[in-house]
Amino acid sequence: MPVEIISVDSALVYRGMDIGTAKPDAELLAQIPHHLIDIRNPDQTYSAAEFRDDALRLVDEIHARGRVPVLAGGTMLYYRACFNGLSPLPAADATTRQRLEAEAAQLGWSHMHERLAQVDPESAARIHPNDPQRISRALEVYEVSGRSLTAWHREQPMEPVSVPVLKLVVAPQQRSVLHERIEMRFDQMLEQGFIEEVKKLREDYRLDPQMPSMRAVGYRQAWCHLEGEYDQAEMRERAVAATRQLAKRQYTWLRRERGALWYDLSYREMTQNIMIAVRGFAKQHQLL
RNA sequence: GGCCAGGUAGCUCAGUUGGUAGAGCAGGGGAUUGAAAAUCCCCGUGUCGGCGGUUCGAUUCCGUCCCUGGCCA
Repeated sequence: MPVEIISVDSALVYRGMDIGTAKPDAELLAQIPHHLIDIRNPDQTYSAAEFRDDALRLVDEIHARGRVPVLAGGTMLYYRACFNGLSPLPAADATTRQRLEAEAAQLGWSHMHERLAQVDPESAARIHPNDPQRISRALEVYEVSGRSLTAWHREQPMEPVSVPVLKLVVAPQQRSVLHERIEMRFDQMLEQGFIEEVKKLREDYRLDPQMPSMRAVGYRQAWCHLEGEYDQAEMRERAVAATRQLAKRQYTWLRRERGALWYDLSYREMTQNIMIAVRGFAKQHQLL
């Protein structure tokens, strides 16, 4: 079929993170064009907004080649950014984030939450005092732009993808089946040399456990294991549990009727991936 | 076989000077606007190992049996 795949996956973007992300192997990557894989080093960052821009551009490019874009992956915020658009907001600012982090270490996040309530009471009411990541982001937006996050949200959102889309979820309907597969898959990763992969990443890059890449499921637990926090058996248990929890959160995104985002979702019991295809193409090939 | 320490939620354990019990983890549900595989919120009835005894009342005290670990033989 004349398709090109756009990866919707916040972990596949990283070079060198192959085993632990279950990245498609070289053979498959050569067989079908894939996009947004291996586009960052593990000491770099990527974001939902960058994804939206990249994905919309790629959809146009692939159409221009007379082919059909297939978005596949499980980073649900990226789909939302793509299909619902995003408010225009100032980009992440590493310097400001570091400063806010340092201040919070001194004063505590509840103090930071109170500070947010001064400049943006609506966001403070919405964001839980225990949620440092969102408190930090809201303060960051205010400090770098002089406008509150709430004010920015009132702006017209950046437009979403305009083509019609066929949405498919292919996942085990039975949770116990999913849990078995998750456990089996992590053991396979260990056999394939996952720990060696993480060791090599630590040698090749100046990484720290706060980086998004090293907070990914499995990598975070392997990191702690290599730091001597716990043995391999415990790492395995924790990594498998973290994967189950991730899968549960992905189901939560899908179950809620978030506006029109997933209104025409249909389930298939085939693979573990989530797949989005353009409607016209699906009809043409009798997929539905 | 004897002595000691245990047996409480799926797991690891706390606790009840006698009034039928609660943490962490796991699990479930939810939120989600440039870190999202992230970050956060909510959810705890279980023959307190079995049987008997004392007691108004036993998971708690006593007896006995079973199981696990350690030491001794």
